Amino acid sequence: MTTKPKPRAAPPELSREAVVAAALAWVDAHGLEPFSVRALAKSIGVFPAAIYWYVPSRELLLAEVVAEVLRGFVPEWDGVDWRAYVTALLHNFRAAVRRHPNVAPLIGTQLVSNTSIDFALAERNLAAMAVAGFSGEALVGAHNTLMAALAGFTTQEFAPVPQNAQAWQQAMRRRVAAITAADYPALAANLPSMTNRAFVLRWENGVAAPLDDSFAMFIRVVIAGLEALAPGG
Amino acid sequence: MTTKPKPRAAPPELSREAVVAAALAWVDAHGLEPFSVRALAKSIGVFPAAIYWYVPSRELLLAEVVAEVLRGFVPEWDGVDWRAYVTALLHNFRAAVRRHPNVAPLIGTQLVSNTSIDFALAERNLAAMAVAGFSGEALVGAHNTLMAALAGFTTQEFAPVPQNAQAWQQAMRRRVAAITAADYPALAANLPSMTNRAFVLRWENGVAAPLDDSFAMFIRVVIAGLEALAPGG
DNA sequence: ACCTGAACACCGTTCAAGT
DNA sequence: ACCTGAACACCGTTCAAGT
Repeated sequence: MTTKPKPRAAPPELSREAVVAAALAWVDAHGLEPFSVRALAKSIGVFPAAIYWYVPSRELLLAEVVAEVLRGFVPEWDGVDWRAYVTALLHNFRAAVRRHPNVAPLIGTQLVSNTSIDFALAERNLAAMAVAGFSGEALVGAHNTLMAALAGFTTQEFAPVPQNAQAWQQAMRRRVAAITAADYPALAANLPSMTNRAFVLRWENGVAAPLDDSFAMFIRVVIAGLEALAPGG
Repeated sequence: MTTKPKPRAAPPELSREAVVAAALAWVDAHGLEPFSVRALAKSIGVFPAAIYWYVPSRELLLAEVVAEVLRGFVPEWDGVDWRAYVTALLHNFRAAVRRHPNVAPLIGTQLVSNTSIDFALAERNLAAMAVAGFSGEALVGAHNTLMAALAGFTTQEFAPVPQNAQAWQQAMRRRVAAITAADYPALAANLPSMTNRAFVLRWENGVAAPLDDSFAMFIRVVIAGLEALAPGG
């Protein structure tokens, strides 16, 4: 695994931010699954226990990594155009995950518990949905709908392909190519436009095969649905 | 951890299905994070290496567990009522996860790579969306939209609360209670209906605090949005 | 065919000890 | 205050050996 001669990067000059940044860089470079505190320590040039001076556990370290990836993604709310807000919200989130796709598996989970900027997210969601015409219980539902929309598309689009990419991709290609009209008539009729471009029928994730058009349509569905349900029109 | 006298359950009588079932039972009982092949082996009354006779790796074992949880959730497609299909699809998925909430963190990821019944899911999605009026590229987008809707709400609703439930819940309660109109006007104005009932503002997940009303509204948004975008009306 | 028993190369985390 | 060095109690997985 380690091929470099280990330059022992100058004086460590550690800090909590530096540890989080190094962890994110490590995951970007090598993936989430093989990440370990020990491997991170080695990449920094320090003993494993040194990490624990700045961070209480592996789990909280990764929570900070997620917070770093998502920092600043919530768009400004201008008090007027809720459609522009929703569009920017979903686009910014996707752009953030796209910059660091290896952390995608953590994000669905961590959205629940990240305690940093999240109140600002809820605040702007409510403000925007209130302008859209929602109030009371429906306002809660509109906020939860936005949160579901946030996570639903992007986390699946960038979900990692199985470990043994080689064999799995081959098998998936074959299975898709072997679809027949007898077994799956609708699939067979739409195979060219679906192959490697639809959830369930693809062997690459959003890094190699982004689903830009589907994502744009997804946003339009969410906005049109909210328009239809908003009491004030 | 182990308090029981270890009854050494009769003759093992192992099989692939039995191993998967035992793994699911273990995760249901003790959670996903502390799950290990060794702990599973102990609960079955067998040496760890015995597991590997039936299953190639921990990762594939967990993929089978997910498949077991989701088995049969795709509703029948009657060829007519696409709104009933979408409603049943989302409800069935949520019901399945609700029965085994501890596996929720795996599902967003595994939806991509589970190779079992998934083609049937895509087939019925396409058939239903075709009846809704979509075709060509928009049909792909409609299918991807359904998949995003599937995962978005439920996986967040049942995402596990942090390990140290005690301290985290306390801290979350306090932070929510401390919200002021000066910092978060919209939140402050809607605090009673949002507290512990909205993503980002809750300290219990869907097991203790299900979001039935919001989920119903989410489904209506998705269906209304698809109606609005469908060419044929 | 199916499982044991032992081993290998790892983990996260704690803690006394150094500076 | 910050890091070393060693240790503890685990992991997933492999493999020869038994039956």
